[in-house]
Amino acid sequence: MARRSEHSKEQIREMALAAAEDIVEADGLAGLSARKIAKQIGYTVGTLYLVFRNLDDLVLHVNARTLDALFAKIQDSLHKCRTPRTCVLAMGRAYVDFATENPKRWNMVFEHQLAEGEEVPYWFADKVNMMFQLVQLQLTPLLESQTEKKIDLVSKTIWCGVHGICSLAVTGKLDISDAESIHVLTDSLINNYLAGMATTLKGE
Amino acid sequence: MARRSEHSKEQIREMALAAAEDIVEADGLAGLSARKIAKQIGYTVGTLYLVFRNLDDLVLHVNARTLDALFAKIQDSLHKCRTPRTCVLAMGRAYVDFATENPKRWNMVFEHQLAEGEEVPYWFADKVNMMFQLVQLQLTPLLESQTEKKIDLVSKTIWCGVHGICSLAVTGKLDISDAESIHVLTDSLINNYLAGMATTLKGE
DNA sequence: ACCTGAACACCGTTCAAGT
DNA sequence: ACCTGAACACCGTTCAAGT
Repeated sequence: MARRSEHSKEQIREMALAAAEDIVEADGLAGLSARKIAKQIGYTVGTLYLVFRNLDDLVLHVNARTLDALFAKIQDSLHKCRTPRTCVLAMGRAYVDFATENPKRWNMVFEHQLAEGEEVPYWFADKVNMMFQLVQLQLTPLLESQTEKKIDLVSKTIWCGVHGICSLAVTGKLDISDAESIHVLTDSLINNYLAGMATTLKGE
Repeated sequence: MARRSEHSKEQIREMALAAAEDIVEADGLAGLSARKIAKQIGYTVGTLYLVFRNLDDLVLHVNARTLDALFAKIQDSLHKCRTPRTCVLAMGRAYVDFATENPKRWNMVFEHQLAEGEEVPYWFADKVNMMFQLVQLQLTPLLESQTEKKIDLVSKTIWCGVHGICSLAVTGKLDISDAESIHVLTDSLINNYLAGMATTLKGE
C-alpha cells in the first residue's frame, strides 16, 4: 500500500485530533482508542505513532485545545463586567457554562492522568497557569495591600472551589446538573468568600 | 480442575476486593484488571464473574469501602472540636488527610465513571449523601433561621469547594501536594466563606 | 455445584517489509 | 520517504465442558 504523501504530517496530526475530539464528545475518554481514530481518518494505527509519541501524547494535545477554548470563553466573559467581584462571578459562570456545554471534553482534561513517571509537559502546565493568572488579575485590585503569596492563595482557593462544584455536578455526583443550579453554588462561593475576605482585611 | 468449595462465595468476594485494593494502591485504576485480581487470589478470571456482575461492579464495591473509611475518619475528627466553625475545619482537614494518605484509592472514587446507561446504585449514592449530611449537621446551628434548602446549598458549596482543592492538589494539577499546604487553602475557603455568610445574614 | 480454560472481540505499541 | 499490516502482549466478558 503506502499511499504517497496525500497529506502532510501536520495535516494528519490535525485530522487525528479532530477525529479524537469527535469520538470523545460522543463516548468520552473511555470510548477513545487509537484504532478508532485511525479508522476515522483513513490511515492505519501505525501512522498515528509517526505523528504522536503515544495515545497519552495525543490526549494531551486534545486537552490543550479544550483548555484553549475554555480560556477564550472565560476571557470573553470579562467584557460584560465592571467590578472585580462581578468579573470573578462572570468567570465562574463562563467556566460552568463551558463544562456543561462540553461535558465529555471538559471531563477528559481532569480524568486523564499520565503514567507514574511521566511529567506534564511545560506547554501544558503553562495553559493551566494562565487560567489562574486570569483570576489573579481580577482579584489584585481587591487585595492591593497583600503579598503576592496571599493573592496566589486566594485565587487558587476560589478557582479550585469553583472547579470542585463544577466537577461534582457535571459527573453527576451531586443531584444537580443544569447550569443554572450550578451557578447558584458558584455565585454563593465567590460572593461569600470575598465578603469574608473583606471583613478579615478590615479587622487587620 | 474445578477445586471444590475451598472458599465460600463470600470469601472469594472478600479476597477479590482486598486484592483489588492492593493493586489500586500500587498502580491506580489504570493498573487494575480482572486478570490481575484473579491471579492474585489464585482463581481464574471466570470466577470473578460468578461473584461480581462485571469489573465496574467490583470497582464500585472497592469505592464503597473507601467511602466508608473516609466517612469514619471524618466522623472521628469531630471529637476534637467545639464550635461549628472549628468542626467544619476539622472535617475539611480530615478529608484532605485521607486523600493525601490514600491518593490512589481516593482518586478512584472520582475517576471511575459508569457506562452511559448505568445508574449509580442507591446504596452507593446513600454513602455519598451521608457525607454531605455530616457537614449539614455541623452547619445547622449557624443557620438556624434559614430554610432547609439554604442549608443544603451552603453545605454543598463548602464541601464541593474543599473537594475541588483536594482533587486538583492530589492529582498534581496545582503546584502544591503536601497536606499542610493544602490545609491552608481549605482553611481559607471555610473561614472566609463562613465569615461572609455571617455578614450576609446580619444584613438581612 | 463449582470452577476452568478457551474463545471472542477488543486494546496500545512496535517495526520489518512493501511501494 | 511514507505507510502498512502483522505481531506481541495485553484487555473484559462469556460459556461449554470438565470434575
